Amino acid sequence: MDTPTLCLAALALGEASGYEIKKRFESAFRHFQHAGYGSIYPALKRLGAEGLVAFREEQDTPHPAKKVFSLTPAGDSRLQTILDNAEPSEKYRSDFLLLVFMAHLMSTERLAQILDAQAQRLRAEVAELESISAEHELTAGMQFTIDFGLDAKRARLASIEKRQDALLEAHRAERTSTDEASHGSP
Amino acid sequence: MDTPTLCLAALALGEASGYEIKKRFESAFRHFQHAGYGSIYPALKRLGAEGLVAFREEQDTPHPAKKVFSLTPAGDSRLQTILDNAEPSEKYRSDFLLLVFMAHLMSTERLAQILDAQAQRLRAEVAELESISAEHELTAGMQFTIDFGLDAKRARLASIEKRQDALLEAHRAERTSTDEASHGSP
DNA sequence: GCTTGCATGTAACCGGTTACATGATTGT
DNA sequence: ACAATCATGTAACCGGTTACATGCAAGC
Repeated sequence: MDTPTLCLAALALGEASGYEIKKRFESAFRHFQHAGYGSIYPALKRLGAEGLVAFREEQDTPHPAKKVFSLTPAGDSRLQTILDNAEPSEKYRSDFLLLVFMAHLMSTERLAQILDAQAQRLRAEVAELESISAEHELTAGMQFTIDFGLDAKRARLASIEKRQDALLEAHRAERTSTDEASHGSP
Repeated sequence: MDTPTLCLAALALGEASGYEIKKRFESAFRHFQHAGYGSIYPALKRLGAEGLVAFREEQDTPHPAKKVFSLTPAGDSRLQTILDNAEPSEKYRSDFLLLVFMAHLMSTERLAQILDAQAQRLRAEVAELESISAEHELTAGMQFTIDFGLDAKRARLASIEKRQDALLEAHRAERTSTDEASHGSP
């Protein structure tokens, strides 16, 4: 999904400023979507030009004029159309797996380091998601996204924990057998 | 990882043409990295200019002159440097979860359809990965990437299967309770 | 005869990231 | 004083995707 659509989705949860939209991404959406100011503000501008969002300026705040955006009826029905027709795709890219794929080109220590780093990252992400889960009152759909995310992350963590010893051992074996013929690592 | 790096990695498995590099992505890397011709050929050109790859032209093929690329020593050590210093990051984006997050704005039927589509996609991906796993002889690292991918995909599939009935029921309940006060879906 | 696969490449486009520019307020 | 948070926005840059352009060979 592009940033304009993400903004429509964020605003469907209630009116918000560009800044607050980003905050909203960072709490609720965090583990499956994100956007920076550099794409949010232009998106909001474009959505305004298309009449899909409107804003009111809040002056009682001491800060530079805060623009509080909300969906117009047109924006509402646009979001509805998107929700009704969008295909539920997923995109995954992993430098972690690329590195492991190339494990035969590294030392066993480096491989172990990569596995450890990845496991640690997953542990942190699990902890983070758990805290979100506890914080808010959520719809069934929202709760599902968190539970699903937790299931996925825990499974990947478990996969590493389960397989790492065998991998490291096999890796060491592969390395020593090829090192008999060729040179060691630089 | 950018496409040039991906090409270096692909060529570390043995010399190949641009076309074959893409094929290589599609078999071995498929579930965690990808690149199109529109980025592979320019990448190869740039790598050649930097002296990281070299090519020989194959004339015995009947097709337009096939360029078979291979890593130069410089390319080899560049890849080594990348492998030694790269951080094992992962990127995940899901329109599927965004849709489920917004489930309160759809009918229960639509939500069920989304869940079903996602489950089916995961089943197909699992089957595909399983066939790769059986096909080739792989290093321990390569086998890990497949096993890890399978663990992850199976876990996500199981998560959906486990939670979908409860989700659908809760969703229906939320909908009917709010529909008492507001209008139904269009 | 037609589609699929092999094979290379360019150019326009699009969208997101990064860096920059500004500035008040609140808490330490 | 100083850092962090609130708050908005632009412009350059970068890299990947899409569409296009070309052409032979093999199988159906």
